Amino acid sequence: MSTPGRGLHGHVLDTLGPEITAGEYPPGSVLRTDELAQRFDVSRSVMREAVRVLESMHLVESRRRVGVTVRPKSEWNVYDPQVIRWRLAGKDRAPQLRSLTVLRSAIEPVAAGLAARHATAEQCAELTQCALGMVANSRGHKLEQYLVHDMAFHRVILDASGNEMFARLGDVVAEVLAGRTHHDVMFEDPDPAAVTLHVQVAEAVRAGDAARAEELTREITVGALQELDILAP
Amino acid sequence: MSTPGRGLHGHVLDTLGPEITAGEYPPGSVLRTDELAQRFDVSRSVMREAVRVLESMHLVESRRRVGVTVRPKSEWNVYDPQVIRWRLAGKDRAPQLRSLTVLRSAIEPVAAGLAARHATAEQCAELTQCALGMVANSRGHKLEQYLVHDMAFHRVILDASGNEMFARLGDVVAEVLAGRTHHDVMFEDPDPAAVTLHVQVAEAVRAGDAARAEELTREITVGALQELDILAP
DNA sequence: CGTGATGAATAAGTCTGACTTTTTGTCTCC
DNA sequence: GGAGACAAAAAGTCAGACTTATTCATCACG
Repeated sequence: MSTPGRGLHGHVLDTLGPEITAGEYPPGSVLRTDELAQRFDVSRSVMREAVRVLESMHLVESRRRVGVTVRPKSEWNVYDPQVIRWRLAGKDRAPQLRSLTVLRSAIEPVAAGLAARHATAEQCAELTQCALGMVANSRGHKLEQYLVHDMAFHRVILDASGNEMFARLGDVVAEVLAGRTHHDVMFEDPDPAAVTLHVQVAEAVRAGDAARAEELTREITVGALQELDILAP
Repeated sequence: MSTPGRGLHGHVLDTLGPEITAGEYPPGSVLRTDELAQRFDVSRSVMREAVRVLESMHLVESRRRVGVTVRPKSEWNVYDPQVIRWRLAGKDRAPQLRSLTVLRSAIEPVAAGLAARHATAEQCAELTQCALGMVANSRGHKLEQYLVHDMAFHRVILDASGNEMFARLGDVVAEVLAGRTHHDVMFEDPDPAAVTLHVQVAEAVRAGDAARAEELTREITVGALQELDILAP
């Protein structure tokens, strides 16, 4: 996605990263730099750079005389967008989607409340635009177009919150929404109630009604959680 | 902190990382690998590994014929524990502490609610232990001991939530609490009301009362926010 | 027997230098 | 003034030699 062909070490990461995050090597497994270099047909220097990146994600640990050992999942930098993408593409896609949706349910209502206080006029306009776009594409199997506006809507909310930690979750939320549309859930048109809620959130933010924006957004995320529960109770 | 002496490239990161996150190089600044290698007196290979790590944190971008360009703050991986540590040690320590506290106020109440549902008997016991430890050290300038139990308390809550995304914020919250004790705020003994709240949260979790655990934790985080507001309104 | 020191094997870490590739800026030439 | 060719610059890649820390096994000593 982001920058596919950023060098040989990137290509190595594109296959080794998903393998590790998919759990193909149990925690404590030992990889050797030389072997990996051979396997991917790259020089040791390139392989070392790739290992350094995996190490900075806390996926592996490199120790002298031992090798490159895979760390337990509990130590991974699970907020790293790259790690999130790898995991969403792999086997624990479902549990990952669940935990991210729970994260959303905690973050987004608070973010919406802050947005109601801090959003600029421009952001309010953009928000309304997005909500209208969702309404316009809520019927007639226009899921792709709907998704575009849905992702934009939540990104604006997170940005407008004025909190950088929230803002940086825009990509994650977008990924979750995209995953929902393209996979498990959402076979038909989106829930009309959810669409209405988005419009109301946009209104509340414009009106500066923090409590209402927060509560409405909470309803949206509760709905998202219920969708998952229906699928896998 | 974590692993200080993990090689030459680590030493380079220890000084270059903080420099970048402190904003010493404005976005778009260009660094050259060779110059950096000279400056830190390391070989190009070591320098390249360090750059790869910075690149994986989205602090810089390396492009041929151009050099290593510093990315704008809005693109940094601000959830990377290393980045958080660098920023907390640097100039935007105060705003960073604010945004992290807001993050806490969103996450922790939800985490406490989940903990009330999912916590094991062992975790409940540990939680009570921590709360008692806080009570025991809440008077008489035992701030350090108080802090230890406070950090442990919140870590248990996040772990017991059963959500890996929440669990991985344990280190961050610990860092925020430590920062609060060792710097700006907290000159005297902790607020007795806050101590009581912690005890009550432990009780609510043990009783499986999710709504109460959530609400009580919300009061705790609101208190933390107010502390910051008093200091810098 | 256990225990601690010695030493050899191993794999990561480091350095150097040569070469390749991509990109950019410039300089023509029309 | 624009299009295309050319040259320079910096990252990217590779191969090989060397260094260093760590582990494990062996052996001597209590």
